[in-house]
Amino acid sequence: MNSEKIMIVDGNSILNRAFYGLSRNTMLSTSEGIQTNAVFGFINILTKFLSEENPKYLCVAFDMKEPTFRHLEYDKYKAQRKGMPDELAVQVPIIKQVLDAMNIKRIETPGFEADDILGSISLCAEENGMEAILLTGDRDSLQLASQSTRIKLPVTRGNKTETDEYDYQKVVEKYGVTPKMLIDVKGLMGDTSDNIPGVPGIGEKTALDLIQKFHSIEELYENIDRVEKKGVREKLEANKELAFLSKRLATIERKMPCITTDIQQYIRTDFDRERLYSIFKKLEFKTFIERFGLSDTPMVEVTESLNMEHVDADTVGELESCIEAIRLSKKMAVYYHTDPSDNRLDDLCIYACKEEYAPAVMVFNNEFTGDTAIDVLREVLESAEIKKYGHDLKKLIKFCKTKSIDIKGIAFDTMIGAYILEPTRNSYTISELAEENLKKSILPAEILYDKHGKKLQQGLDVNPSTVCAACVTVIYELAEKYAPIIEGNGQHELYYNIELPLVEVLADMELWGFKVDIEGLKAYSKEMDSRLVILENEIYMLAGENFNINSPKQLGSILFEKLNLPVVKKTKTGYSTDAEVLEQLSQKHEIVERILEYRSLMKLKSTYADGLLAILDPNTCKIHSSFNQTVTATGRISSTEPNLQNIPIKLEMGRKIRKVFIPSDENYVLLDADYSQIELRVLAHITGDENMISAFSNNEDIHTTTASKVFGIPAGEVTSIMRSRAKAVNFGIVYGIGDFSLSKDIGVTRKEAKKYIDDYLAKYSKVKEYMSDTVAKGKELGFVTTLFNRRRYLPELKSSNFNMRSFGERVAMNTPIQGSAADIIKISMVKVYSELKKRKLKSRLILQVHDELIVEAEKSELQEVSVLLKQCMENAMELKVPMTVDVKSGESWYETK
DNA sequence: CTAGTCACG
DNA sequence: ACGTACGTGACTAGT
Repeated sequence: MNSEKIMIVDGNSILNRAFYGLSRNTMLSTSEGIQTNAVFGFINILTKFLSEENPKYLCVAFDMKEPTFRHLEYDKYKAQRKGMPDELAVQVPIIKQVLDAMNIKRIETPGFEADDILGSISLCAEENGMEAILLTGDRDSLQLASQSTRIKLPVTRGNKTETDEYDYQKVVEKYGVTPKMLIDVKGLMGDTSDNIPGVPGIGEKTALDLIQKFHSIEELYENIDRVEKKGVREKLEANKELAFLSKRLATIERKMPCITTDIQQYIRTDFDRERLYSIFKKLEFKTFIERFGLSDTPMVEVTESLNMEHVDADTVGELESCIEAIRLSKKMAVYYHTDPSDNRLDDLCIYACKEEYAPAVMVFNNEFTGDTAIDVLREVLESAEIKKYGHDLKKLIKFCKTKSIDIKGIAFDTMIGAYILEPTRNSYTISELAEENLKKSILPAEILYDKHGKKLQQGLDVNPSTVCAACVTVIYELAEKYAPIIEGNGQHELYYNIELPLVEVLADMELWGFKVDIEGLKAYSKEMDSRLVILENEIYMLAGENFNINSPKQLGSILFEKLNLPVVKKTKTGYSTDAEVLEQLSQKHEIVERILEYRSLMKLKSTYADGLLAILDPNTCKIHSSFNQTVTATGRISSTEPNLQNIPIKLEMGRKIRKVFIPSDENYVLLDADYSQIELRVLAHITGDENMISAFSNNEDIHTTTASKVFGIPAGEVTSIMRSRAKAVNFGIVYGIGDFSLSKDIGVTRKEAKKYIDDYLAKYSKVKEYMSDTVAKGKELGFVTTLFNRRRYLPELKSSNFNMRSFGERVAMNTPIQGSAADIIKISMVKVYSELKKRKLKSRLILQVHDELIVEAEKSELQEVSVLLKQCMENAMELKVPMTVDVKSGESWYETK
C-alpha cells in the first residue's frame, strides 16, 4: 500500500466555519476596513491541519456561484439557494489570492460543488492506493469515508472549535449504517440547508431506522409493504418520486468528467514568499508574517558579515585604540544591551567609525568592563563634540547617571525617531526596525523572539557580542535613513528640540523616583481591609450565600438570577455589572450600594495600596516608575510599573492615597504645577475662534462662558447645573462628540443634547469650521498634525466601514488637540529640567501627569523654583490665548491641591 | 491571554 | 441604519 497522502479541502465550507467561528466574538478587519476574520480563520485552520497531517499533495475546492448540475433538477421545486452573507462573500476573492501565493492548487469547476470535487479526487486517490484526507465543514461528505479516506470535520462546541475525524468504522459506529447508506438516509430525511427536500414527515430517526433495515431507498421501495408503521408507509408511497430525486441530489459526484486524474499536479511546493508577504501585510496579518518568517525582500544577516570585522575589546589597550578611532571620527553609536529575561547589564557596545569605509566595532563584555572600562569611556561620553547615536538612549543615560557620567552630545535615538515617523507602532525593537527599514536581519532566522524579546528557541549558537555589534551598525544606518524623512516632514524641531532632549529628562525622573511613606501606605491598606471584611460579610448575608464578589460572572448571577434585579446592560459574555449599571440598581436592593463601595475599596487596596507596596524599593522607600516615550498615538508619555499618572484624586477616599507621596527628605517640599484648561486653550488657538479667544484672554471661566453662550443668557445667570452641562459639552467637543453620548453623560434627551452641540458650534463657529477642515485634510493627506508637526496617520478615514470611518473622524478632531497639549508640556519639561540643571539647583522634576508637573523643591530654593516652574510652563510657547499655570506646594502630594 | 472593570488626564 | 467621546495602565477572574 502506497502511504502517500493527499489532503483535499472544501474551501467554501471551511471559510464559512472560519467566518462564523470567529465573528461570533470578534470582528477582524484592517485599518482600512477590509474584513478579514474569515480569511484569518481559514489560514489558521488550514495550517493547523497541514502541520498535523503533513500531506504530500494538497488542493482546495471551491463552489462556483451558478447552480450545479446536481441541483439543476431541483430548481423545479423553486427553492432559492441560500446566499452567502456579504461580509463573507467579499473575503472569498482574498482567500483565493492567499492560496495562489501559497502555491496551493485551487479547483473550481462550473456546474459542480466543492463536495463533488472532493468526491472525485478522493476516488482518484483511492484508485491510486493513496490515503485521502478531506477537510470540510460539511457533514454530507461523510458519505465519502472509506478504508483509505478520512474526513476531518471542525465543529464548534460551545466556545471551542474541535475536530471530529471520521473513517469508515467511525461512521458505522456513530450512525449504524455504512457511509454510502448516508446518501439514502439523507434522501429520505432531506436537508433544508442544502435544499434537499426529502420525504416530508420523515426525520433523521425514521430515516436511519429505515435504511438500517433496508440498506437503500431502492430496496426500501421494493419492499415497501414490509414497512410496519402505516403513517410512514403512506408518506413514502406518496413521495416516491421526491425520494429518488432527493437521493440523486444528496449523492456526491465521484466521476466528474473534467477533473484531471493526475494527482501529481497537486504536489505541495514552496510558498511564493514575497507575494504572500505583500498580501499579509495588506491584510495586517502580523502573526502569519511572523509565523511563516516572511518579508518582501531577502534579509541580509548582519551578524554573518560582522563576524570578521568586529573587535571584542577585552583589554584596556584594545579599548584605548578604539577610543582613539572615536576621537577621530567624532561620532559613536552606542547600544546598551540588557538581557530582557533578567534586568542586569549585559553588554555595552560601542561602534566607532575609523573611516567611512572601515568601520570598527567594539564590544565590551560586562565582565571585563566593570567600572574600569566605564572610566576609560567617560571622556568620550562626556564630550559634546562626539556625537552619540543610539537606540533607546534612556537606558544608557540612566546607566551613565548611576556612574556619575554626564553624557553629552546626544545626536540621534533611533527608537524615538521611529516613534516620530510611526507613532502607532506597537513595538520598536531594533531588530524589527532594521528588518523593515534596512532589510537586514540582526539575528539568524533560526533564533526567534517573542514580543517581549524573550528567546523562544535556542537556535544557532551566536556569539552575543556579534549580535550586539550588529545592533550598533544598524543604528547608524537607521539614523541616516530617518533623519532626512524627519526633516522632510517638517519635524526637525519636534525631534531635536523636544523629543530628544526629553529622553534625559525622563531618565532623570525615573532614576530619582518618588518617595513614599511606607508605614502610611500599610496603614491605609489595613484601613481598607477592615472595611472590606465588614462589607464582604454584609454582602454575603444579603445575597444569602458566599461568592467571589470580584468575579463579574458570579456577581451577575447573584444580582440578576438570584435576586432578580432588572438587567440594564449586557456584555458579550453575560450581564454587565459596571458602576453605571449598579448606580441604576442602587435603589432596588441594599446589596448594590455595598457592592459599589466594596468595588471602589478593593480597587484602592489592590491597585494602589498593595500594588505600590509591592513595587517600591524597600531600601530607599522610593517608587521608580517607567516613563515611556513611544507608546501613545497622540504624543503623550505613559507611565508603567507603577502607573503614577492615575493615582486617585476625584473621590476623597482615594485621594487620601496621595498623603503617602512625600518629598525625599525634610529638606524638600513638593511643588505641583498644572495648566489650566490646556486642551481648550489649544482648541482656541488652533481654531482661532474669536469668542473662545476672548473668553480666555479676559480670564473668564470657560465653562460658565460656554453655558452663557449655549443657553443664551448673561454669565451672571448661569446656574451650576448649566455650567456642568456646558463643561460636558466642552469636553465632548474635544473628543469629537455625538449627541447620543452627550445625552447619556449629562442625562438629557438626545434631542436636547443635539441642540447643545448645535448651539455650541453656532457660537464658536470657527470650531465648527476646524472640525470639518481637519477631517478633510486628514483624509486628503492621510494624516493629521499637531502644532509641532507631530503626525498621526489615519487610514481609517478612508474606510468603507461606517464605525471605523467615524472613529477616524473623531480621532482626526481630537489628536491635534491632545497631541499639541502633549507637545507643549514636553517643551516645559525640557525647559524646567535644563533650567534647574543650568542653575545647579537641587530641586528635581519628578513626575508629569499630562497637564501637570510635579517638582521636588529644595526648601531654600522654593521661591525661585516655583517662579521658574510657572514661567517655563506659561512661556513654553506663544499661543493666541494666555496659558495659565497654577503652582501649589505641600509636604505631601495630597496637600498640593 | 482575554474580558471586565476602574483609576487618571 | 449603522453605534455611540479621546488617550492611557493595572488588577482579577477564568479559560
